Amino acid sequence: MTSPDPDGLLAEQLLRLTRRVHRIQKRHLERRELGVTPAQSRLLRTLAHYGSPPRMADLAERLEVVPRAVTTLVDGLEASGKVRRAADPSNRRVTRIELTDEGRETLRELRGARRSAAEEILAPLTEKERAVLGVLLDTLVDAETAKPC
Amino acid sequence: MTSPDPDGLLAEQLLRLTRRVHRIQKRHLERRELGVTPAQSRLLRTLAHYGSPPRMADLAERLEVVPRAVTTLVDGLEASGKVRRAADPSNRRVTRIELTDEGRETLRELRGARRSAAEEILAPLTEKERAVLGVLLDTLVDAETAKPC
DNA sequence: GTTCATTGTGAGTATAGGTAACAATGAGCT
DNA sequence: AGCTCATTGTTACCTATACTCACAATGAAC
Repeated sequence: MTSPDPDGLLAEQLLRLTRRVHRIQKRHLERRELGVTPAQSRLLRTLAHYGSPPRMADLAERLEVVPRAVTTLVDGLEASGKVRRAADPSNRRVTRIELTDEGRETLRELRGARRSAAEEILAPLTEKERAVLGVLLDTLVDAETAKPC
Repeated sequence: MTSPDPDGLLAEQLLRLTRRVHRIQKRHLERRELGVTPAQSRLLRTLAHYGSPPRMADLAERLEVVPRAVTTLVDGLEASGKVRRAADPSNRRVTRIELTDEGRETLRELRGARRSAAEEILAPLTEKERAVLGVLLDTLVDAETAKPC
């Protein structure tokens, strides 16, 4: 009883907020003229987390999209020289995705854009509130990642 | 210092979570075969909040999209008989959007879909945590709505 | 009545994602 | 060896959402 979310209101807020996140992120990316879309930016960041170049399938899993979506993203990034497709000698089916020097440079600049975008979005929250929000979002993201369903 | 979000991580989580919200919402909508996309669902819900039929421009503002986007949504909803475009006698430029009986019925069924989608998304959180999350999201959404920038 | 603002929409574009079919490859089994 | 089956990425489409720009119709102001 007295549920705080009787009608999916929370989900609504989440969606609404994210539309804004998208817009703001896009604007900050455009302002810096990095030639990178938000999704490409996400892929680049993900790429940086790997020790050795991941496969397309690895990226798809990490990004939680179908492999086909990764192909498009990598196409764009490769066209602008930010990543490189490399053949895997041990398994000729897989292609490994490597960051180029330019990609690494873009990544550095991206950090600033992400930082200012995040700052704009989270401005109304105090440090403490941000921490709480971070924990809550973590819980949601992790739990659903773990869930096999 | 010791900022909890030094690199826009929070924004990243937000985006990631919302991708999931989108997917889940879409799945729940499809499961019920209501013939309504998520964005259309949002418009229907928004429509229900008005006392008298709003103008396209009103909806655009409320939904935080450009008027042109509303046209497409209303086109779809009108085609499936859920809303109706009505002329405004006092100003022939404006078209008012009314819910049809079928739209109202869909809205009722939608409530169930939203509820179950929200439940699935928020499952890992306790009641209390959901309340906290609700407050935080409220703060973010409201603050940015108020901001003229 | 000429000019200007409002309102909705046609036309076109971009982004992000999805499915289905497929070719190339590897792995397992007989 | 060969035959079957799973993996991997991609080609070819399709959808949803939202954007800009241009425009026609209308109303408002001077």
